[in-house]
Amino acid sequence: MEAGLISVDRWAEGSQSYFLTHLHSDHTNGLSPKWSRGPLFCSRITAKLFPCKFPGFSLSLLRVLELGIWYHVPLVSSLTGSETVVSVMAIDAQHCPAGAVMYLFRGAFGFMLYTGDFRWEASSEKAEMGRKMLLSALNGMKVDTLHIDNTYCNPSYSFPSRKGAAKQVIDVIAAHPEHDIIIGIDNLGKEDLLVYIAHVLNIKIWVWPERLQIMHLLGFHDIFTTKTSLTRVRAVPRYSFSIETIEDMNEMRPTIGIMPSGLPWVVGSVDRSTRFFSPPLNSVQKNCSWNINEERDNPSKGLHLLIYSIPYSDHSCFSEIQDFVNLVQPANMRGIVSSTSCYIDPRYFFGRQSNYLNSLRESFEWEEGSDRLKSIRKKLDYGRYKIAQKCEKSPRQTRVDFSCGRVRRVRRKKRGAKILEDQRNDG
DNA sequence: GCGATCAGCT
DNA sequence: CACAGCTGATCGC
Repeated sequence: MEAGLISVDRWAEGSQSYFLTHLHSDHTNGLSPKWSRGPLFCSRITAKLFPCKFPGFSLSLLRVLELGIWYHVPLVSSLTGSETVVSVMAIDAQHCPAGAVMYLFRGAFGFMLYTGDFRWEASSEKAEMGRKMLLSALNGMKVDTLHIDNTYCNPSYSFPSRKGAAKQVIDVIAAHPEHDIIIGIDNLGKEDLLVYIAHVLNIKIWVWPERLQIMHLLGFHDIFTTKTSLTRVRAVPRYSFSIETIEDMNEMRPTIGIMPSGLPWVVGSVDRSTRFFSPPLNSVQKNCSWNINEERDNPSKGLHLLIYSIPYSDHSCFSEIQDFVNLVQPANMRGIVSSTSCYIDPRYFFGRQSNYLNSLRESFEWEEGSDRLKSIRKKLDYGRYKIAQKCEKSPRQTRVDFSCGRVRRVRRKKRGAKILEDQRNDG
Protein backbone atom coordinates (compact mmCIF):
# COMPACT_ATOMS: atom_id res chain seq x y z
CA MET A 1 0.00 0.00 0.00
CA GLU A 2 1.39 3.33 -0.99
CA ALA A 3 1.77 5.86 1.74
CA GLY A 4 0.14 9.25 1.23
CA LEU A 5 -0.03 12.40 3.27
CA ILE A 6 -2.69 14.55 1.63
CA SER A 7 -5.69 13.91 -0.60
CA VAL A 8 -7.85 16.63 -2.11
CA ASP A 9 -11.37 15.74 -3.27
CA ARG A 10 -10.33 12.10 -3.19
CA TRP A 11 -11.67 9.78 -0.54
CA ALA A 12 -9.99 6.41 -0.91
CA GLU A 13 -7.92 5.11 1.97
CA GLY A 14 -4.22 5.71 2.11
CA SER A 15 -3.92 9.36 3.15
CA GLN A 16 -3.39 10.94 6.53
CA SER A 17 -5.46 14.03 5.81
CA TYR A 18 -8.34 14.78 3.47
CA PHE A 19 -9.35 18.11 1.97
CA LEU A 20 -12.67 18.99 0.32
CA THR A 21 -12.82 21.99 -2.04
CA HIS A 22 -16.63 22.15 -2.34
CA LEU A 23 -19.75 20.03 -2.22
CA HIS A 24 -20.47 19.38 -5.89
CA SER A 25 -21.00 15.69 -6.49
CA ASP A 26 -18.06 15.12 -8.80
CA HIS A 27 -15.80 16.13 -5.92
CA THR A 28 -17.47 14.00 -3.28
CA ASN A 29 -17.47 10.65 -5.07
CA GLY A 30 -16.49 8.14 -2.42
CA LEU A 31 -17.69 10.28 0.47
CA SER A 32 -20.72 8.99 2.31
CA PRO A 33 -22.32 9.40 5.74
CA LYS A 34 -20.32 6.35 6.84
CA TRP A 35 -16.95 7.68 5.69
CA SER A 36 -14.54 7.61 8.62
CA ARG A 37 -11.02 8.16 7.34
CA GLY A 38 -10.87 11.73 8.73
CA PRO A 39 -9.88 14.33 9.58
CA LEU A 40 -11.60 16.17 6.74
CA PHE A 41 -10.69 19.81 6.16
CA CYS A 42 -13.10 22.22 4.45
CA SER A 43 -14.38 25.79 4.51
CA ARG A 44 -16.87 27.01 7.10
CA ILE A 45 -19.71 27.25 4.59
CA THR A 46 -19.02 23.76 3.27
CA ALA A 47 -19.09 22.44 6.84
CA LYS A 48 -22.42 24.16 7.36
CA LEU A 49 -23.88 22.54 4.25
CA PHE A 50 -22.42 19.13 5.06
CA PRO A 51 -25.43 17.69 6.91
CA CYS A 52 -27.68 18.57 3.93
CA LYS A 53 -25.54 16.54 1.58
CA PHE A 54 -24.58 13.78 4.00
CA PRO A 55 -27.17 13.39 6.75
CA GLY A 56 -25.71 11.43 9.63
CA PHE A 57 -22.09 12.19 8.76
CA SER A 58 -19.98 12.39 11.88
CA LEU A 59 -19.34 16.12 12.08
CA SER A 60 -16.54 15.56 14.59
CA LEU A 61 -14.40 14.53 11.62
CA LEU A 62 -14.67 18.00 10.08
CA ARG A 63 -11.94 20.60 10.54
CA VAL A 64 -13.01 24.08 9.49
CA LEU A 65 -10.39 26.24 7.78
CA GLU A 66 -11.05 29.97 7.76
CA LEU A 67 -10.01 31.79 4.60
CA GLY A 68 -6.58 33.40 4.42
CA ILE A 69 -5.09 31.79 7.54
CA TRP A 70 -2.19 29.34 7.64
CA TYR A 71 -2.97 26.12 9.50
CA HIS A 72 -0.24 23.69 10.46
CA VAL A 73 -1.06 20.02 10.15
CA PRO A 74 1.36 17.56 11.78
CA LEU A 75 1.72 14.41 9.71
CA VAL A 76 3.98 11.42 9.94
CA SER A 77 6.40 10.59 7.19
CA SER A 78 6.12 6.87 6.57
CA LEU A 79 9.55 7.06 5.02
CA THR A 80 11.38 8.13 8.15
CA GLY A 81 8.68 7.71 10.76
CA SER A 82 9.36 11.24 11.90
CA GLU A 83 6.86 14.05 12.13
CA THR A 84 6.54 16.47 9.25
CA VAL A 85 4.42 19.61 9.24
CA VAL A 86 2.34 20.62 6.27
CA SER A 87 0.90 24.14 6.29
CA VAL A 88 -2.32 24.86 4.42
CA MET A 89 -4.31 27.96 3.57
CA ALA A 90 -7.83 28.02 2.10
CA ILE A 91 -8.50 30.76 -0.43
CA ASP A 92 -11.87 31.64 -1.99
CA ALA A 93 -12.11 29.84 -5.34
CA GLN A 94 -15.10 31.92 -6.45
CA HIS A 95 -16.62 28.83 -8.02
CA CYS A 96 -20.00 28.08 -6.59
CA PRO A 97 -20.15 31.08 -4.27
CA ALA A 98 -21.14 28.81 -1.41
CA GLY A 99 -17.85 27.91 0.20
CA ALA A 100 -15.70 26.62 -2.66
CA VAL A 101 -12.02 27.07 -1.85
CA MET A 102 -8.61 26.39 -3.33
CA TYR A 103 -5.85 25.05 -1.10
CA LEU A 104 -2.31 26.32 -0.91
CA PHE A 105 0.02 23.79 0.75
CA ARG A 106 3.50 24.51 2.06
CA GLY A 107 5.95 21.91 3.26
CA ALA A 108 9.24 20.23 2.57
CA PHE A 109 7.98 19.85 -0.99
CA GLY A 110 7.69 23.63 -1.46
CA PHE A 111 4.42 25.34 -2.43
CA MET A 112 1.64 23.31 -3.95
CA LEU A 113 -1.59 24.96 -5.09
CA TYR A 114 -4.75 22.97 -5.76
CA THR A 115 -7.42 25.24 -7.25
CA GLY A 116 -10.36 22.85 -7.20
CA ASP A 117 -13.00 24.25 -9.51
CA PHE A 118 -12.44 27.99 -9.72
CA ARG A 119 -13.35 31.17 -11.57
CA TRP A 120 -10.68 33.84 -11.79
CA GLU A 121 -12.57 36.97 -12.83
CA ALA A 122 -10.34 39.97 -13.00
CA SER A 123 -13.10 42.50 -12.59
CA SER A 124 -14.82 41.58 -9.36
CA GLU A 125 -14.04 42.84 -5.91
CA LYS A 126 -13.92 39.31 -4.51
CA ALA A 127 -11.38 38.34 -7.16
CA GLU A 128 -9.16 41.19 -6.12
CA MET A 129 -9.34 39.98 -2.51
CA GLY A 130 -8.45 36.45 -3.57
CA ARG A 131 -5.54 37.75 -5.60
CA LYS A 132 -4.17 39.71 -2.68
CA MET A 133 -4.63 36.75 -0.34
CA LEU A 134 -2.77 34.43 -2.67
CA LEU A 135 0.09 36.82 -3.35
CA SER A 136 0.54 37.63 0.31
CA ALA A 137 0.56 33.91 1.18
CA LEU A 138 3.18 33.20 -1.45
CA ASN A 139 5.20 36.16 -0.23
CA GLY A 140 7.28 36.35 -3.37
CA MET A 141 7.77 32.58 -3.63
CA LYS A 142 6.70 30.69 -6.72
CA VAL A 143 4.31 27.75 -6.78
CA ASP A 144 6.17 24.51 -7.38
CA THR A 145 3.20 22.48 -8.50
CA LEU A 146 -0.13 23.87 -9.64
CA HIS A 147 -3.14 21.59 -9.87
CA ILE A 148 -5.53 23.68 -11.91
CA ASP A 149 -9.17 23.55 -12.99
CA ASN A 150 -8.69 22.98 -16.71
CA THR A 151 -12.39 22.52 -17.54
CA TYR A 152 -12.26 25.28 -20.15
CA CYS A 153 -8.55 25.21 -20.84
CA ASN A 154 -8.83 25.77 -24.55
CA PRO A 155 -8.63 29.06 -26.49
CA SER A 156 -12.05 28.31 -27.96
CA TYR A 157 -13.67 28.98 -24.62
CA SER A 158 -14.41 32.63 -24.12
CA PHE A 159 -17.29 34.01 -22.12
CA PRO A 160 -18.22 37.17 -20.24
CA SER A 161 -17.93 37.83 -16.53
CA ARG A 162 -20.76 36.50 -14.43
CA LYS A 163 -21.95 40.06 -13.90
CA GLY A 164 -22.09 40.53 -17.67
CA ALA A 165 -23.95 37.25 -18.12
CA ALA A 166 -26.34 38.19 -15.31
CA LYS A 167 -27.15 41.40 -17.19
CA GLN A 168 -27.97 39.33 -20.24
CA VAL A 169 -30.38 37.29 -18.12
CA ILE A 170 -32.01 40.53 -16.97
CA ASP A 171 -32.30 41.61 -20.63
CA VAL A 172 -34.07 38.37 -21.47
CA ILE A 173 -36.49 38.62 -18.56
CA ALA A 174 -37.18 42.30 -19.24
CA ALA A 175 -38.00 41.48 -22.87
CA HIS A 176 -40.69 39.06 -21.66
CA PRO A 177 -42.78 41.07 -19.20
CA GLU A 178 -45.81 38.79 -19.55
CA HIS A 179 -43.96 35.47 -19.44
CA ASP A 180 -43.23 33.06 -16.65
CA ILE A 181 -39.48 32.50 -16.40
CA ILE A 182 -37.90 29.12 -15.65
CA ILE A 183 -34.20 29.02 -14.79
CA GLY A 184 -32.29 25.73 -14.60
CA ILE A 185 -29.86 25.45 -11.67
CA ASP A 186 -28.14 22.78 -9.57
CA ASN A 187 -28.27 22.00 -5.87
CA LEU A 188 -25.40 24.37 -5.25
CA GLY A 189 -24.12 27.37 -7.18
CA LYS A 190 -25.53 30.28 -9.21
CA GLU A 191 -26.88 31.89 -6.01
CA ASP A 192 -25.33 35.23 -6.94
CA LEU A 193 -27.20 35.22 -10.24
CA LEU A 194 -30.55 34.61 -8.56
CA VAL A 195 -29.91 37.21 -5.88
CA TYR A 196 -28.97 39.71 -8.59
CA ILE A 197 -32.19 39.02 -10.52
CA ALA A 198 -34.28 39.36 -7.37
CA HIS A 199 -32.54 42.60 -6.48
CA VAL A 200 -32.71 44.27 -9.90
CA LEU A 201 -36.30 43.27 -10.61
CA ASN A 202 -37.39 43.62 -6.98
CA ILE A 203 -39.07 40.23 -6.94
CA LYS A 204 -38.84 36.98 -5.04
CA ILE A 205 -37.66 33.83 -6.78
CA TRP A 206 -39.28 30.44 -6.43
CA VAL A 207 -37.06 27.49 -5.56
CA TRP A 208 -37.90 23.91 -4.59
CA PRO A 209 -38.10 23.16 -0.85
CA GLU A 210 -34.67 21.50 -0.45
CA ARG A 211 -33.06 24.39 -2.29
CA LEU A 212 -34.85 26.86 -0.02
CA GLN A 213 -33.27 25.11 2.95
CA ILE A 214 -29.84 25.54 1.40
CA MET A 215 -30.58 29.21 0.66
CA HIS A 216 -31.49 29.72 4.31
CA LEU A 217 -28.27 28.01 5.44
CA LEU A 218 -26.38 30.39 3.17
CA GLY A 219 -28.06 33.33 4.86
CA PHE A 220 -30.61 34.30 2.18
CA HIS A 221 -33.84 34.68 4.07
CA ASP A 222 -36.19 37.08 2.26
CA ILE A 223 -35.30 36.52 -1.36
CA PHE A 224 -36.54 33.03 -2.09
CA THR A 225 -39.94 31.41 -1.71
CA THR A 226 -41.64 28.08 -2.32
CA LYS A 227 -45.00 29.74 -2.98
CA THR A 228 -45.66 29.70 -6.72
CA SER A 229 -48.20 32.50 -6.56
CA LEU A 230 -45.67 35.03 -5.29
CA THR A 231 -43.50 35.27 -8.40
CA ARG A 232 -43.24 34.59 -12.12
CA VAL A 233 -39.54 33.67 -11.87
CA ARG A 234 -38.76 30.11 -10.85
CA ALA A 235 -35.43 28.34 -10.47
CA VAL A 236 -35.84 24.60 -11.06
CA PRO A 237 -33.43 21.66 -10.91
CA ARG A 238 -31.52 21.50 -14.13
CA TYR A 239 -32.34 17.84 -14.64
CA SER A 240 -36.05 18.69 -14.76
CA PHE A 241 -35.44 21.38 -17.35
CA SER A 242 -36.02 20.33 -20.94
CA ILE A 243 -37.55 21.55 -24.15
CA GLU A 244 -40.56 19.34 -23.50
CA THR A 245 -41.24 20.75 -20.04
CA ILE A 246 -41.01 24.33 -21.32
CA GLU A 247 -43.28 23.50 -24.24
CA ASP A 248 -45.76 21.83 -21.90
CA MET A 249 -45.77 24.87 -19.64
CA ASN A 250 -46.66 27.02 -22.62
CA GLU A 251 -49.95 25.16 -22.88
CA MET A 252 -50.84 26.76 -19.55
CA ARG A 253 -49.07 30.12 -19.60
CA PRO A 254 -46.53 31.82 -21.85
CA THR A 255 -43.20 30.63 -20.47
CA ILE A 256 -39.55 30.86 -21.44
CA GLY A 257 -36.59 28.93 -20.09
CA ILE A 258 -33.17 30.29 -19.24
CA MET A 259 -30.18 27.98 -19.00
CA PRO A 260 -27.17 29.64 -17.41
CA SER A 261 -24.28 27.50 -18.52
CA GLY A 262 -20.60 27.65 -19.26
CA LEU A 263 -21.16 25.46 -22.25
CA PRO A 264 -21.75 27.51 -25.36
CA TRP A 265 -24.14 24.94 -26.71
CA VAL A 266 -26.79 22.96 -24.93
CA VAL A 267 -28.56 19.98 -26.37
CA GLY A 268 -32.16 19.08 -25.70
CA SER A 269 -34.03 15.85 -25.69
CA VAL A 270 -36.34 16.60 -28.61
CA ASP A 271 -33.66 17.08 -31.19
CA ARG A 272 -30.06 17.15 -30.15
CA SER A 273 -29.11 19.34 -33.05
CA THR A 274 -31.36 22.10 -31.72
CA ARG A 275 -29.39 24.92 -30.22
CA PHE A 276 -30.98 27.17 -27.71
CA PHE A 277 -31.32 30.86 -28.32
CA SER A 278 -28.04 32.50 -27.32
CA PRO A 279 -26.57 35.95 -27.46
CA PRO A 280 -24.43 36.35 -30.56
CA LEU A 281 -20.77 35.64 -29.97
CA ASN A 282 -19.63 39.21 -30.55
CA SER A 283 -21.91 40.51 -27.79
CA VAL A 284 -20.56 37.82 -25.48
CA GLN A 285 -16.99 38.75 -26.18
CA LYS A 286 -17.63 42.45 -25.87
CA ASN A 287 -19.67 41.83 -22.75
CA CYS A 288 -22.52 44.01 -23.98
CA SER A 289 -26.27 43.68 -24.36
CA TRP A 290 -27.86 42.51 -27.52
CA ASN A 291 -31.22 43.34 -29.02
CA ILE A 292 -33.31 40.32 -28.13
CA ASN A 293 -36.41 41.31 -30.08
CA GLU A 294 -34.45 42.03 -33.22
CA GLU A 295 -32.80 38.62 -32.94
CA ARG A 296 -36.06 36.86 -32.31
CA ASP A 297 -37.72 38.50 -35.31
CA ASN A 298 -34.99 37.07 -37.51
CA PRO A 299 -34.11 33.81 -35.83
CA SER A 300 -31.40 31.72 -37.35
CA LYS A 301 -32.45 28.30 -38.49
CA GLY A 302 -32.56 25.68 -35.78
CA LEU A 303 -32.71 27.94 -32.73
CA HIS A 304 -35.18 27.09 -30.06
CA LEU A 305 -37.06 30.28 -29.28
CA LEU A 306 -38.41 29.26 -25.90
CA ILE A 307 -35.05 28.58 -24.28
CA TYR A 308 -32.19 30.97 -23.84
CA SER A 309 -28.67 29.72 -23.21
CA ILE A 310 -26.71 32.32 -21.27
CA PRO A 311 -22.94 31.94 -20.85
CA TYR A 312 -22.90 32.18 -17.06
CA SER A 313 -19.97 30.05 -15.93
CA ASP A 314 -18.58 29.11 -12.54
CA HIS A 315 -15.36 27.94 -14.18
CA SER A 316 -12.60 30.13 -15.56
CA CYS A 317 -12.51 30.68 -19.30
CA PHE A 318 -9.26 30.32 -21.17
CA SER A 319 -8.04 33.89 -20.76
CA GLU A 320 -8.72 33.72 -17.02
CA ILE A 321 -6.74 30.49 -16.74
CA GLN A 322 -3.97 32.25 -18.62
CA ASP A 323 -4.06 35.17 -16.18
CA PHE A 324 -3.94 32.81 -13.23
CA VAL A 325 -1.02 30.79 -14.54
CA ASN A 326 0.81 34.00 -15.28
CA LEU A 327 0.20 35.17 -11.73
CA VAL A 328 1.41 32.09 -9.86
CA GLN A 329 4.12 31.12 -12.36
CA PRO A 330 4.21 27.45 -11.45
CA ALA A 331 7.31 25.37 -12.05
CA ASN A 332 5.05 22.45 -12.90
CA MET A 333 1.38 22.06 -13.58
CA ARG A 334 -1.33 19.51 -14.14
CA GLY A 335 -5.07 19.66 -14.83
CA ILE A 336 -7.54 18.32 -12.27
CA VAL A 337 -10.07 17.36 -14.96
CA SER A 338 -8.56 14.41 -16.71
CA SER A 339 -11.47 12.30 -17.68
CA THR A 340 -12.45 12.65 -21.23
CA SER A 341 -11.04 12.25 -24.66
CA CYS A 342 -11.20 16.04 -25.06
CA TYR A 343 -8.80 16.40 -22.16
CA ILE A 344 -5.95 18.66 -23.02
CA ASP A 345 -3.06 18.90 -20.61
CA PRO A 346 -2.78 22.57 -19.61
CA ARG A 347 0.94 22.30 -20.24
CA TYR A 348 0.06 21.95 -23.91
CA PHE A 349 -0.98 25.59 -23.83
CA PHE A 350 1.17 26.97 -21.08
CA GLY A 351 4.31 24.95 -21.50
CA ARG A 352 6.09 22.82 -18.93
CA GLN A 353 8.73 23.39 -16.31
CA SER A 354 10.57 26.68 -16.56
CA ASN A 355 9.77 26.95 -20.22
CA TYR A 356 6.20 27.93 -19.61
CA LEU A 357 6.62 31.66 -20.12
CA ASN A 358 7.70 31.21 -23.72
CA SER A 359 4.71 29.04 -24.37
CA LEU A 360 2.49 31.57 -22.67
CA ARG A 361 3.75 34.26 -25.00
CA GLU A 362 3.19 31.92 -27.89
CA SER A 363 -0.35 31.19 -26.84
CA PHE A 364 -1.12 34.90 -26.79
CA GLU A 365 -0.18 34.95 -30.44
CA TRP A 366 -3.12 32.75 -31.34
CA GLU A 367 -5.15 35.56 -32.70
CA GLU A 368 -8.44 35.23 -34.50
CA GLY A 369 -7.89 33.58 -37.85
CA SER A 370 -4.57 32.00 -36.98
CA ASP A 371 -3.98 28.52 -38.29
CA ARG A 372 -3.34 27.10 -34.85
CA LEU A 373 -6.58 28.44 -33.41
CA LYS A 374 -8.44 27.24 -36.49
CA SER A 375 -7.14 23.72 -36.05
CA ILE A 376 -8.19 23.63 -32.39
CA ARG A 377 -11.66 24.97 -33.23
CA LYS A 378 -11.92 22.41 -35.97
CA LYS A 379 -11.16 19.67 -33.49
CA LEU A 380 -13.97 20.86 -31.24
CA ASP A 381 -16.43 21.49 -34.07
CA TYR A 382 -15.89 18.04 -35.46
CA GLY A 383 -17.49 16.46 -32.43
CA ARG A 384 -20.46 18.78 -32.58
CA TYR A 385 -20.95 18.11 -36.26
CA LYS A 386 -20.92 14.37 -35.79
CA ILE A 387 -23.51 14.50 -33.04
CA ALA A 388 -25.78 16.80 -35.04
CA GLN A 389 -25.44 14.51 -38.02
CA LYS A 390 -26.36 11.43 -36.03
CA CYS A 391 -29.40 13.10 -34.52
CA GLU A 392 -30.74 14.25 -37.86
CA LYS A 393 -30.83 10.63 -38.91
CA SER A 394 -32.63 9.57 -35.76
CA PRO A 395 -36.41 9.62 -35.62
CA ARG A 396 -37.76 11.66 -32.74
CA GLN A 397 -38.79 8.73 -30.61
CA THR A 398 -35.70 6.68 -31.25
CA ARG A 399 -32.84 6.85 -28.83
CA VAL A 400 -29.63 7.97 -30.36
CA ASP A 401 -27.03 5.30 -30.04
CA PHE A 402 -23.91 6.91 -28.72
CA SER A 403 -22.36 3.61 -27.78
CA CYS A 404 -20.45 3.09 -30.99
CA GLY A 405 -18.29 5.01 -33.35
CA ARG A 406 -16.26 8.10 -32.75
CA VAL A 407 -18.92 10.00 -30.84
CA ARG A 408 -19.09 7.39 -28.12
CA ARG A 409 -19.85 9.15 -24.87
CA VAL A 410 -16.98 9.02 -22.45
CA ARG A 411 -18.10 8.95 -18.89
CA ARG A 412 -16.81 11.81 -16.82
CA LYS A 413 -14.67 10.48 -14.06
CA LYS A 414 -14.41 11.95 -10.65
CA ARG A 415 -11.94 14.67 -9.95
CA GLY A 416 -9.54 14.86 -7.07
CA ALA A 417 -6.08 13.59 -6.42
CA LYS A 418 -3.77 12.19 -3.89
CA ILE A 419 -1.35 15.04 -4.25
CA LEU A 420 1.40 14.30 -1.84
CA GLU A 421 3.28 11.05 -1.59
CA ASP A 422 6.44 10.04 0.13
CA GLN A 423 9.51 9.95 -2.05
CA ARG A 424 9.73 6.19 -2.22
CA ASN A 425 6.49 6.04 -4.18
CA ASP A 426 7.85 8.05 -7.04
CA GLY A 427 8.35 6.21 -10.28
C1' DG B 1 -31.76 -4.94 1.74
C1' DC B 2 -27.65 -1.89 1.11
C1' DG B 3 -23.87 0.45 -0.97
C1' DA B 4 -20.97 1.00 -4.94
C1' DT B 5 -20.69 1.44 -9.68
C1' DC B 6 -22.33 2.20 -14.10
C1' DA B 7 -25.49 3.50 -18.09
C1' DG B 8 -28.37 6.83 -19.72
C1' DC B 9 -30.28 11.10 -19.75
C1' DT B 10 -30.95 16.37 -19.17
C1' DC C 1 -16.79 16.71 -27.06
C1' DA C 2 -19.95 18.34 -22.22
C1' DC C 3 -21.05 22.83 -16.71
C1' DA C 4 -23.11 19.23 -12.68
C1' DG C 5 -26.23 15.76 -11.27
C1' DC C 6 -30.47 12.84 -11.21
C1' DT C 7 -32.66 8.07 -11.87
C1' DG C 8 -32.57 3.41 -12.39
C1' DA C 9 -30.19 -1.14 -13.37
C1' DT C 10 -26.89 -4.28 -11.86
C1' DC C 11 -23.56 -6.54 -8.96
C1' DG C 12 -21.41 -8.17 -4.76
C1' DC C 13 -22.10 -8.77 -0.05
